[in-house]
Amino acid sequence: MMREAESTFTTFLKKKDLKLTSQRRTILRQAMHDGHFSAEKLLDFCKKEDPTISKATVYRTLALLKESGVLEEQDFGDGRKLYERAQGRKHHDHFVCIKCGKIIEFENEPIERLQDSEAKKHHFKIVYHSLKLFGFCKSCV
Amino acid sequence: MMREAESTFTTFLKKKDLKLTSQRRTILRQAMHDGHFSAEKLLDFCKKEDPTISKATVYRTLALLKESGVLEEQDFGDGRKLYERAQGRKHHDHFVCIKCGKIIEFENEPIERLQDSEAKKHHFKIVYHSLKLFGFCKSCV
DNA sequence: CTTGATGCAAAGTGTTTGCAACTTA
DNA sequence: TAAGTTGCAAACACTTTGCATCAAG
Repeated sequence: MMREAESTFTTFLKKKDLKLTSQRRTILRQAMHDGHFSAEKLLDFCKKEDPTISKATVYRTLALLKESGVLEEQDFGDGRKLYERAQGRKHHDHFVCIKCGKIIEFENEPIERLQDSEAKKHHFKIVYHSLKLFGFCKSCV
Repeated sequence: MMREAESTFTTFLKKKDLKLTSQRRTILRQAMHDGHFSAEKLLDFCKKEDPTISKATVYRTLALLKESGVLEEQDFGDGRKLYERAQGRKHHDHFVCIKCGKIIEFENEPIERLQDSEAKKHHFKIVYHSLKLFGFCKSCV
């Protein structure tokens, strides 16, 4: 999946006449971590590989990774944004534990279908959606 | 519905040994506007009624209105939070037009039921949820 | 060698907080 | 009159931007 993301990103950059720098390579590599991470966390990851990398570059590259479809941005309502790998993964939604903060992913086709038919009723064309179920996870109930 | 919100809020304050000030009265009154508004917008509304009211007080009161259940907070992902009346309204979710910014509300019982059964599968206890469908509205397609 | 990228620090956002003066119950 | 509330400005957390310098193509 590193390969896949790499080629997606490279193609994206080429198409927009942007350059593949060593910093962008580092950030892409570190963005392949599993799970959900913040911009700050990603900066930390990257600094281990290249201590001179800057916050500004991480933010700027994050925008490109998002635009190219390599990463997906998630907003869990606590103010900051989290990112997760999007490449070659099925769409999913999230449970968010309001006690321990754990994030659990799930897929539910029937829900998606109902969303589509609801959209049809309103003559609305869905581009993307976000469904978050907040509450207590198994270990926090 | 002003009456209903007023009594909910008054009761809430009393229970917590908090005081009903003229500023809180103003903010409650202005928070009854229809639709979705930001903290800043609410401050503007309030300033028309009482020009000396401060940003800090609006933010502090907004937290109380949320806690008391008079208002509901919505996060539409553009960084800031919007508020809407919650008193005596049925739960609903939102379409958000990514072109014109229009917000359309909808109710869909079957979706809620599927969420509950999904939660059961994961031994998760849902407290609240947020479903936002982003895309193009009828006039922006 | 041209155009875009980087690091830095400064500037923005939207929201929160410390504090002395002031109101409510 | 005790306890909570206010306005103000400063502090915050996160993100973005201007600019001179640097590197990719």
